[in-house]
This record gives sequence, structure tokens and C-alpha cells, in this order.
Amino acid sequence: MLREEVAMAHDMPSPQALEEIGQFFRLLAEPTRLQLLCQLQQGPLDVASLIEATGFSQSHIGRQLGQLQRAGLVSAERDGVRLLYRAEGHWVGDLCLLVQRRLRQRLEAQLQTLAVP
Amino acid sequence: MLREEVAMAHDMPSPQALEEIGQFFRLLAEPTRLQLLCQLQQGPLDVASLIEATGFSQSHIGRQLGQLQRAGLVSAERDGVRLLYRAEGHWVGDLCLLVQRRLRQRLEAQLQTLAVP
DNA sequence: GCCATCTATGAGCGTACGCGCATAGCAACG
DNA sequence: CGTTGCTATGCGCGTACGCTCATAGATGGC
Repeated sequence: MLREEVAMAHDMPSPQALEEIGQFFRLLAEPTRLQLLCQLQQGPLDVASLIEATGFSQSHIGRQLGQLQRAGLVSAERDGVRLLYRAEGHWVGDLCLLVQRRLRQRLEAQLQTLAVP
Repeated sequence: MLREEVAMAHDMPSPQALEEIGQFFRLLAEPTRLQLLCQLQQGPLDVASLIEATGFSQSHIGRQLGQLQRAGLVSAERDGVRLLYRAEGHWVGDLCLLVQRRLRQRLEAQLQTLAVP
């Protein structure tokens, strides 16, 4: 029996946990929010900059920032008349890197499959 | 200048990359698919078992499995008259663990905030 | 080859949510 | 205080997608 494999096996999360995890992933599933997160990962920004960077309406950006803030992924702080948003930790960027690498691996594997003999 | 911080800084993914990453996260955003994935991380299963485990219709489960397969997250193999699905790698489970730990951390932090002095 | 059984797909319903417009709330200056 | 700039929110439209029923397609055993 392969002890390590058993040790590394994940146990099944509870239905509620599944729901919460899904809810979390859904936050990252929207390109707008993902872009905001990545943008903020580079450093704090005010709302106007984010609006300009994304090209969306103030209404939309404001809402998305609210969601991200309620999820604890970003935090806001006043700078005079504006709000400065900053990312809470760089772990979301790490997740993106993981996924990006995975997508790349998959494409490379497909390339191998289609290679001429 | 803090060399390490600069070195660890993530650069902004391209808009298409953002789109693809989002599309990927969206796969994990649906509790049904997430449950299927977690279930399959424990070991290969046939469709009937998955239907029973989730309680959804055959139609729904079939579709979700199709999506996961097209994304390369699961693979199917015939076992007699049935199809055996298996997860491709245990990295999705790792992602879930990361997220779960993060959610837990956040709740604990909130607890600290509400602690009586 | 034919039937029983499993899987994939077309059609449709209901809901959730992305996105913008307009406006109400609100902090910081004069 | 009132005004001015920024941000949050009610409303509405359009679309995407979760989910089911019904049915077509495929696959293995007789």
C-alpha cells in the first residue's frame, strides 16, 4: 500500500464548504473582478484609475470593488477625497499563476499530440 | 529597493489570459462541478455513482462531466457498458484546500475582532 | 443483427448576474 | 453650512447558464 498517496488524499469537503468554495471561485470567475484584483496586486490604486484601466462604468467598478472588499480580498482607505484600494495579500496572484501554468501545460500537451511524426 | 518583493511581484496578465483564467475559475465556481471533481479526486467512479452521490439528473451530470473533460480536468474510460471517470491530477483538490484554509483564516480573524476584552 | 442499457444532445424554463443610467448619500474643502 | 467632487445604490435590460424532460445516439451482451 502506498502510504504517501493515502496521506496526500484529500477528503471530501462538506456540502456547505463546497458551496462556500464555489462562491469564492465565482468571485474570481468574472474577468472584471479578476482584472481589478491583478491591477491592485501591483499596488494600491484609487477608483478613478481602476475605472480608466478597465473602461467600465463607475457603477460597475464600484459594485465589484464592494464585493471584493466584503470577501476580504481588497481593503479601502481614504486618501483625501478619494478611496485607495489595496489587495489583501498576493495569494490571488499566486492562484492565477498556478492556473496560467496549468493552461499552458495543457496547450503544450495538445501540441505534442498534433506533432508530425 | 527590496529585490525580493520586486522579484515576487506578479505582472499583469493579458486581457485574453484574464478571460481564460476567469473561464477556468468559472468551472470551479459551480458547486455541482466542484462536487464532481472532489468526488473523483478520491478515485475513479462511474456515472451512475456520481448521479446518486449528487442527486442531480443524468442529463445535468453528463453535461457537467463533458465540460470538465473538455477542460482536461477529468478523463473517461470504458469499463464494460459504463464509463469510468477519473480526475486528472490532484491539483484541484489542492486549490480547494488553499481556499478553504483562507476562508478559515478569515473567519478566525473576524472572531478575534469580536472577542470580548 | 437485435434488444437492453448507458450516455449525449436538443428544447425550454427560471433565475442569477453583468452592465449601464440615473440619482441619492457622503466626506472634504471654501 | 453650502457646494463640489467622489462613491454607493435602486432600477432595468439583456444574456448566460443551471437544471429538467424527452429523445436520439451509441455500445456491449444474447
